[in-house]
Amino acid sequence: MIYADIIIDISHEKLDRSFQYIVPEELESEIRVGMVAAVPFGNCQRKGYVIGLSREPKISPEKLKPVGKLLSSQETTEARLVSLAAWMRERYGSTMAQALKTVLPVREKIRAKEKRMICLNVERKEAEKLAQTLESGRCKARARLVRALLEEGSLDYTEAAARLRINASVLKPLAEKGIVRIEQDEVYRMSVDGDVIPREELSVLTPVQQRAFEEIKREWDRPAPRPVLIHGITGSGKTQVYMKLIQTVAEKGQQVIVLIPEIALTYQTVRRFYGWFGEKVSVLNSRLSPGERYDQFKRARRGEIQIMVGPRSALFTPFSNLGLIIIDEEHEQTYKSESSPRYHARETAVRRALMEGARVVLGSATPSLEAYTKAVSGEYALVKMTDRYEKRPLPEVSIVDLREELKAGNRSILSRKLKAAIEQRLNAGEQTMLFLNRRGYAGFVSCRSCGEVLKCPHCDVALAEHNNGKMICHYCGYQRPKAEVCPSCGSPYIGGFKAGTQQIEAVLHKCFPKAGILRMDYDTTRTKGSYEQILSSFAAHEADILVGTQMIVKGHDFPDVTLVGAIAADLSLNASDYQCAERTFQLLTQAVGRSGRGKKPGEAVIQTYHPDHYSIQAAAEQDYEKFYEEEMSYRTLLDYPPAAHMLSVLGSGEDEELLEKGMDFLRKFAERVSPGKELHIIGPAWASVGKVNDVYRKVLYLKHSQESVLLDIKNKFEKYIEINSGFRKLHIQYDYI
DNA sequence: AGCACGCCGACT
DNA sequence: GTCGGCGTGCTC
Repeated sequence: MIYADIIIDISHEKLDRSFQYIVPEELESEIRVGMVAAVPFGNCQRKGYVIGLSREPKISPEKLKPVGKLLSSQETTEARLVSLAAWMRERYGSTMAQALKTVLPVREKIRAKEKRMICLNVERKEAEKLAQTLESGRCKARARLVRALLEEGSLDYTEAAARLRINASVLKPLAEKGIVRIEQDEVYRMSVDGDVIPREELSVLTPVQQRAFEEIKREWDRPAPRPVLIHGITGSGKTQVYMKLIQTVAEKGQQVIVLIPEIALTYQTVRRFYGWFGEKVSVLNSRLSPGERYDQFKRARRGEIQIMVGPRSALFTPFSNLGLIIIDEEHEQTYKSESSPRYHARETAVRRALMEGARVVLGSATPSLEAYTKAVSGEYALVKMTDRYEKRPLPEVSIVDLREELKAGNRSILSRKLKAAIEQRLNAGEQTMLFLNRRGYAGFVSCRSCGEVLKCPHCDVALAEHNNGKMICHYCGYQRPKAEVCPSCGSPYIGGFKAGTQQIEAVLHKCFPKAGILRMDYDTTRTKGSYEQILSSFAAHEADILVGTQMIVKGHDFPDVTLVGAIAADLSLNASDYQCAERTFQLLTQAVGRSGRGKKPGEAVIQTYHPDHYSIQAAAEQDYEKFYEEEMSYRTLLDYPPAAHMLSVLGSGEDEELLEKGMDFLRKFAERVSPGKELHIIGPAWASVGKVNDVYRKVLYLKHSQESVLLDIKNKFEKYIEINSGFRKLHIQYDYI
């Protein structure tokens, strides 16, 4: 006898578990993981996803009901996406429902939520009378609902349920009596924008691009093509190669997914894609509502579009004949999901491609250590593009030691060298970009007498000081007025220290009063379109200097920019994780690469307190291999990924003591499960943000050279936690690196 | 999510 | 006692 584990819909968290069904004999040969089946549930028929098959019943077999009918075949797109979800569940340790929600176009969940409204179905006078009778009687819940409806006209179903503590047994009788009605809006969202963009021909590839293109084609002709990593230096024109590849695949009638970092999803990119591929392309961006995204996915499924461009989540576009997945700027952090399942788009893309017989092309000027290691080992094919477009030279980079500046009596944020260089650009009518890896005005505020740092009372993070005189927590949004005296010792000497983009802007205004200055950071790009507006204004040479956080570093060609300045390269170097050197190198290399992309040669100035650090040196020389060697030897020495595998276990809960106990338990459990198997355990320690919204967070890290050992431990953890009631009030999340 | 079940206060 | 509202817990 075969039993099937089935998830009923994915509509509600409460049904976030599987139910077992008997597979009737005639379906035994047909049923597969990923299929959709009709099953009896309670006293109605429901749709369910088959997520596992086994020969063992989990509960007494008399209670099990049989699977009704299979609604999909193995070949459907949906079934393949469900199998992908099953893989993600296993690989990233999430629940199956979470994985399914990530992978399947959200239909039931989001749409139902937005659609269902409760409205009054009777005259106001009548409702008023009714409310009074209900209030005087004992129908308190009904009275609450009618009162709220009188005040607000109509209510969102889920919101009302939560706020007024209303449930179906309150609503249903009222609906049957015709006092209220539930409206289902069949609103269809239009999302294709109006302006017509003229078609463009793909430009002819340069010899370097042509060679890369042919190398990739050669890999594709092999019996089992590997994922290809294009390592192309900044300005080598990787995009042209992607376009040619997309064209080749699209001509065969196959579909293409192009992932780009969210930050690069600007109007410019969108325009270019529409220009080249016209109606066949759809671009997702973060501003689209879930409903709009769903509509785009539906168009993709119906075959109305052939190329999907978008951020991480575009990876799950339900194409039926997927031929190619491209991941641009493969090293970007945004490809790693922050919520469960914490999947990495690169890995998941490789998996999806394997399942569907598609190809994968990754590209970056500064590949992630993970990807490059795989390329070196031969798991990926490596294609190099070592010349800039039209053989333009790389910018000339100088490193300025800020300690020396201070010694020379210069206390300004701008070094003498950088200031002189900006002056020179202004006189020559060329543009400058200055970047700072920090947002907001002045970072944290601390007391200069006792060292106390002002923190959020809920989140255990430093509050950021903003220009409007308020202090804000960037995690939970807590606000308080600016402190005049130190809350700990009462000293009036309290204030922010580090410079932010606003402060740099102020200094620039002072130094160069005639210069046009634009600022771009988290605060100036909140409103819709402001991001594009700033960039296009700068591109049109309406300003001489652009100041910003790392978001100015990405995806834009400004041919008039001949100077890039990194104000404080150390900001990212001083972060407290093992990847900070990699991030610093990537940021600096990308920033430096923005300079001199036009006809005029470029220059870059890096200001730092660590002029000898290899990540800064290598970035200045634009030498990836040098950085890779150094960084890998460091990771190997300390057993950090990708030299070793790491499983992080994040535990959270409102009860601090319970959390500490639980996490200690897990550590001991891990020691017991795999004794002496060269397993390194770090922690449990407080997470970098130890408390968010009054929920405590602790982490445990497990390191091992073999991934399978960690997977095994994770599975054992899951089982242990399921049985052990002490974990009921704790939330455990896993992450592989 | 939907539905049965059972508790609890009010009313013939 | 009984009736109906309303929260709770279960569904393979």
